[in-house]
Amino acid sequence: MAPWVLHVDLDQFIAAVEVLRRPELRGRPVVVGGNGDPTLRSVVATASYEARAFGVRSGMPMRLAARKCPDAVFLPADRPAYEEASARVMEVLRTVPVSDQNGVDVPGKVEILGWDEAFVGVETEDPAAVGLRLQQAILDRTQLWASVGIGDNVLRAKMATDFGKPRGTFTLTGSNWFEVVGERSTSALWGIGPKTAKRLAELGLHTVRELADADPKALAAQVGPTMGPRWVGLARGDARSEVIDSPYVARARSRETTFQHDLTDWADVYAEIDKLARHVTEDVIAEGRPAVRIGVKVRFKPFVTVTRSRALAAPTQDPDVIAAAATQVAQGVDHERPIRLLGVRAEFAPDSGRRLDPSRGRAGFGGDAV
DNA sequence: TCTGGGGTCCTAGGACCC
DNA sequence: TCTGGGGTCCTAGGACCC
Repeated sequence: MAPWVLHVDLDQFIAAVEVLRRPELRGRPVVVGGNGDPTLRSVVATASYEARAFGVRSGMPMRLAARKCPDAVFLPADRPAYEEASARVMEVLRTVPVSDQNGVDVPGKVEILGWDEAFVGVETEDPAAVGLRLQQAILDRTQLWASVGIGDNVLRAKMATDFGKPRGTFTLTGSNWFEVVGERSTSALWGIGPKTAKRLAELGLHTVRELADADPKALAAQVGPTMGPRWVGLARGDARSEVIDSPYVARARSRETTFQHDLTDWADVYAEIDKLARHVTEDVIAEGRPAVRIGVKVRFKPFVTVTRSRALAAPTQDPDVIAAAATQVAQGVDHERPIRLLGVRAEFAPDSGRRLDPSRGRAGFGGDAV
């Protein structure tokens, strides 16, 4: 039996969950984000395919989405509903037998990447059949459609999914890698965003194939010893092929708020910092590990962001200590400019993680790719 | 049309130490 | 007298992802 990685990714997940509980929305442009009021400061979490046809995209300001598609149905983000739907999907992935071990079908290893996606590691001679089986099982048990990317490692599986969307599957391996992605921009690679793609283009590396053919040592000299070889490896499609199903261990927990109206009075700022710090402390306590460092994030008026942080004298879960630390850290930033966002972050000691609740997600809710 | 919230990892400079 | 070289920790910022 050969090892395969399947990347399962739900189609327009958040919009699909909303349509499931409001069938009258089916076929209509649906935009989910913020508290559902497109006149407020917020961004789009997900747009249904019908809304995307109008140019609405994840991450776009809701105000702009409302201009592009005034007839869309705007809904507030409902995290608990998405977490619940996500948990049901992950349960399907963890229980459906797919992997042939000595003639016996067992479930695959599951590595959760976010609400709407996971890797499934399987041993099989027919990964395409397994992909279809998982897709069907998810549909039967949750009424949600998924697309499945099939690869010989996590990178290829993840990138394959985009070619399968919506409601399809696609296989990407060492044999068709360059044929499929070789002429695409380096920004098509998982882990290379617009900034890095621009930087690479300035070095004459525009396509995946050009980056793959680059000398890792030469690139290391230009962009650093870690990133140079890593990017070349990405372009060659190199990645781990094991699926890691060990429980997720958070490095940090944070809370932040964007205000509808900028804060100028520092009495308000300190009150908000205190509130956020106590909220973060609840998350720290839920994590079962003490915080060792407290950070504060401040976004000033024209979207200029600064962060300040401080190691604690001793690890703690005490809300008063964490709130006091956050307040002290906040004292160190400019008190003159209007503030549109405040955040408080608690960091855990590295390697302090032990058995944790595996249901705790890795990502927040956010834009889905396609 | 101004741009959410929750994460991760890497880089780089200065402090500090030997 | 005005000088070294390496290692590690702390902190701030950048880039990316969902």
